[in-house]
Amino acid sequence: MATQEDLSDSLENYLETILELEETQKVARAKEIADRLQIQRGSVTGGLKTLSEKGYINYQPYSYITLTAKGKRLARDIAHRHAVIKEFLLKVLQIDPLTAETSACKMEHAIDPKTIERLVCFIEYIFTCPRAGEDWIQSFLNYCAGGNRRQANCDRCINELKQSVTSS
Amino acid sequence: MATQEDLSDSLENYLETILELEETQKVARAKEIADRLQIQRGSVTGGLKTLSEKGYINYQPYSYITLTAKGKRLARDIAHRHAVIKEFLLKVLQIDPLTAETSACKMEHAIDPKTIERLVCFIEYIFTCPRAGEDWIQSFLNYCAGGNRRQANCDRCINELKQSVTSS
DNA sequence: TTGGTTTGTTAGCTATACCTAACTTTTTAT
DNA sequence: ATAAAAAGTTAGGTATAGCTAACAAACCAA
Repeated sequence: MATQEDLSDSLENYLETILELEETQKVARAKEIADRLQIQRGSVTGGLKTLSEKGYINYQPYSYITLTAKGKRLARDIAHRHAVIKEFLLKVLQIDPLTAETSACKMEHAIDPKTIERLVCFIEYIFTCPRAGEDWIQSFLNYCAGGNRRQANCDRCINELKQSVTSS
Repeated sequence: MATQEDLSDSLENYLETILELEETQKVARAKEIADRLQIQRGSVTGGLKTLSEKGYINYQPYSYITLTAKGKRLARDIAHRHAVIKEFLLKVLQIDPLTAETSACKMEHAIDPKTIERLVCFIEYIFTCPRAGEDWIQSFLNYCAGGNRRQANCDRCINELKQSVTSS
């Protein structure tokens, strides 16, 4: 019957992993979940029982695991949060892929749904608005490195921008 | 002697709260920590012992609590993470203050130091670079609401921008 | 100074989430 | 068909982080 509460970070990770496995392997096996989450086989069983009781997975002892409709919905939401955060870290903040992945894994459980959708929109905005875009992000990296904080370059930058916009 | 590991989310919250109390009340009292973290008085004692053992606070039963140098350093780091995330949520993504505060509280434990400093820089960049700035963020909100996704406005926007930059 | 209120601690309980080791079931290979 | 390997489960243990209720210390006020 599922307590109406949300899942713990740990159970969210199980669910996310099960989705990944379903998508690549058709079904999820406990061993694979354990391997991916870097925990022991024995630790997984309890989690699967809980997820099953709460109606997120179809689970029979000694059998394989599949997501219920409810489980798939939530798992996709978690995966979405993960993907959005990672994309922001990678494409906007230009964080290295390993750190981005690790951070996304942790932050996905802490972020609010409204914030995720705002972030989706923000990323889209950056790469759509001519005032921002790839080159603007590139300049951000320079700025970070202590590069051009001077007004001097700004006039030229905006002139070039104007040219490129009016000519497109 | 402090195990060289980091603190749990929970202990980080204690530390952060103690810093806040030190700054406003000179010293921290267990009752206040409990109130702020919305837990019971009795739950706090154990946390204080652990923080004391790990060398983050000066703690004597029945006495008030102060941060050690090490504790103050970490507490400030946590508070810094919190502040940066909140600022990003508020000023850039324009999330409402309540959600921003709540999310920052959770995300502060999940984010990488590198990422925090990159975020600091990003916020600064947005409000320094003439191509972004307040009005650009304002347009972002319109964009979110499904407003001007049309190229039509872009020419005018950049013209105005050029004017305002060259005349300053 | 003494007694009540507030604050802090302790003890014992719960739940989560992991561990290891022993055991069972399933699969696979001969 | 059967035995070994692989995968899954169970039982019992640890640590964290809360809870409540009973008790102890500190503080304040008459």
